[in-house]
Amino acid sequence: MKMNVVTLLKDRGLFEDMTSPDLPKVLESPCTVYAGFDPSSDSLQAGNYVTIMVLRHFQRCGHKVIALVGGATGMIGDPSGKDAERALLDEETVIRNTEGIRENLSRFLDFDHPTAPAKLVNNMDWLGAYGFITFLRDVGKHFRMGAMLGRESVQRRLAGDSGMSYTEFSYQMLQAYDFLELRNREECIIQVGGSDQWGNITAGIELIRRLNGKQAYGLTVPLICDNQGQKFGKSEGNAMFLDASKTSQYDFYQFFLRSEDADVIRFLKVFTEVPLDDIEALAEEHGSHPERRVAHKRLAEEMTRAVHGEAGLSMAQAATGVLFGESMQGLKAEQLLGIFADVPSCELTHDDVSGQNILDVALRSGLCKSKGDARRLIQNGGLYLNNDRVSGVEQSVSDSDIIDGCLLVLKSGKRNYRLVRIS
RNA sequence: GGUGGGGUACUCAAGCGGCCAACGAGGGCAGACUGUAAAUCUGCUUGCUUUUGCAUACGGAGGUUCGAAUCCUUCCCCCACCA
Repeated sequence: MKMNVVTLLKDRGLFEDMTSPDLPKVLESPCTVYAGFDPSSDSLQAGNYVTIMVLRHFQRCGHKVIALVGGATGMIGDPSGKDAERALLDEETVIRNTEGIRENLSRFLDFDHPTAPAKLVNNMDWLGAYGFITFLRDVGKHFRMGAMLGRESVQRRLAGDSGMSYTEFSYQMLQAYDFLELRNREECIIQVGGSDQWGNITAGIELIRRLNGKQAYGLTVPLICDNQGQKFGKSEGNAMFLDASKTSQYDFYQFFLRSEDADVIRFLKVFTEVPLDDIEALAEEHGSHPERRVAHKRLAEEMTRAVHGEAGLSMAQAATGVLFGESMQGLKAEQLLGIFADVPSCELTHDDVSGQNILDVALRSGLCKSKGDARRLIQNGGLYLNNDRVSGVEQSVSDSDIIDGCLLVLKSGKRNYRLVRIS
């Protein structure tokens, strides 16, 4: 017999709250569940991955899952969890982002499942053409001001000093309506989301009850933070994207490999499908030999495989092996090219490089964003050419630095590599 | 529509005529120490040059002044209260 999905989520630290204690009982028979994804970027990030995992767990437990891309609501912006009004995205951007997210999601959910295939929907399909007057009459009528104003997300914004626009205030109606729509057309009775979605979810449940007299449920997932309380994977513009063109396999792998000790076991539970017993064993080994970093390696491995496939993983591992191992002396350009396949690279002409000052080369390669930036890096001793520390700003690149006449390897710090192909 | 308070670099937040490329904190980057961890310590954090400058920059546009983030005008935006 299958494990109840609620128990499973609890065990993995993926459960925060539910709207009714009856939910586990309801989930004993197959249900339809949905989660929404906001197209505020053209690629999902590691933070969204938690929600994807939850849907996967539901699917594994025999439930039907729907991933909703907020093509329409993305035009408005969800105020939940934000303390300032969000800049509106133009329609074109939202459409492009919606497509990107659609692509991302399709990699993680099973759309060909024999009994319960996943489904992807876009709320633009029903909200896009909904007239304002009609919407107010049909839907708005069922929302009470008191309840809307009482929402935590609204209250916090009103209490703060940035206030809130009517547009964002209306957001909760739209998401509530999504739930209603899915309840009607897909028999979807459960919505899952991050804990910041509680208000939006309950708004939907209430709307369904008022309009259809039917029961619906909500389940929330804790927001995943690192042990510093920072929102996961978003440490200042360093978001880990689930898209190789935005975050290379190598960087992705490295990100998880470098997780803090205090986080790694929890991350394994939350982000991967490694059985809990195995995680327990990893925790033990990590406890006695932290320097071996077995848990870190497993985490990075599982994540990279899930997101970038077996090929992506082996590339990332190969690169890691070389880059953190011995020097690169004696390696041929061809070998290096293979190893560095997914390390960010650029192409420069021979004249751009040969005889040029190292500052200019660092700048042209895109490793540094300005000459001043490059200069600082070198003065701090943080720039490496072919894994040898650059001694000073006067150093220049000579032909003998160019490996096999076609390759340079630049590095900033311990781990930010940049490959320069010479044409 | 009225009154009052605001808009400063990635974020928060000082500055309120020259000493301001702008205190401080956080974040980020780099160095040392380590286990590609944490904690700690150090340096950097607009661009170009070099260490002396130059150009941009304190919501937008004008103005006053030898000189403005700082004063004035006007516009835009945000907040609170009143209508």
